[in-house]
Amino acid sequence: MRKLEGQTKRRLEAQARVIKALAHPTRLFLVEELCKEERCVCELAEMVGSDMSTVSKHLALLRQAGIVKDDKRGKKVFYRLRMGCALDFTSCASAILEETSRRRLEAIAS
Amino acid sequence: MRKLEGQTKRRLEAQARVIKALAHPTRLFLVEELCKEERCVCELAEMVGSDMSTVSKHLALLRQAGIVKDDKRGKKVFYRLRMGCALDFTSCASAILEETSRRRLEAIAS
DNA sequence: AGCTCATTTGGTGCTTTTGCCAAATATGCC
DNA sequence: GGCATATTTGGCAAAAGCACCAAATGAGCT
Repeated sequence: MRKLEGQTKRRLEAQARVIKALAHPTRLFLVEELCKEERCVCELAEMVGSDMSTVSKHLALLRQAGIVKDDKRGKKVFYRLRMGCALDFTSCASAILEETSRRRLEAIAS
Repeated sequence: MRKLEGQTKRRLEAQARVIKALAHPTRLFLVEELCKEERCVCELAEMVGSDMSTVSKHLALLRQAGIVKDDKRGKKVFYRLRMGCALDFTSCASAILEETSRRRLEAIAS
């Protein structure tokens, strides 16, 4: 019987850290936007509608998780997606949500 | 310029709830195990090595997110994965982790 | 009913996360 | 240098997450 310990535990902790980095609506929004094109922090802050320091911290978190990279040019810092597969998370989450709502409708109908 | 509000915001909040449900090493372990075969709570609690109440709460969280389903039979409650695609999360997380460690090695080498 | 096993629920303390503010840092321009 | 803009960092309070314990619920058995 497999147990949650040793190497398995360490691997899952590392994976959970990456997944946790995406487990926030603002950070999902940032990932979706940065997938299209690079953006500087002040642009992103305006889109998100939060304090720039807040958005900066979200971006730092995504960077530490290896999901985005930053590029300082002049006064500005531009962020972009490092790995496109980060969007797979959202598509899988969508699939689960759709399946859930489908089941809800069936439950009501029956 | 797209903003984080209205329908977009609600969609991302829903997605983040699903992703957050997977953002914990214990819950990733449960998903991996339940992908192979159904298990009852006491088996899973032994594998995880935590209090059964703790594991039960993790499972309830996964159920609320639509990731697992439960099936009461006799005294026991068996859980199983509802959607196999939940494993896509872990493979994507792995890809990001591998890419990150690859970059670290390159940085050391240069 | 009384007993036992399996599970869930409620409560508590502790840690982490989050968002804002203010202060610090960095860059370009005059 | 002095100033304005862009970003990060540190601090703080509110909120959420987590793990354990104890109590409650439920199902089968005698």
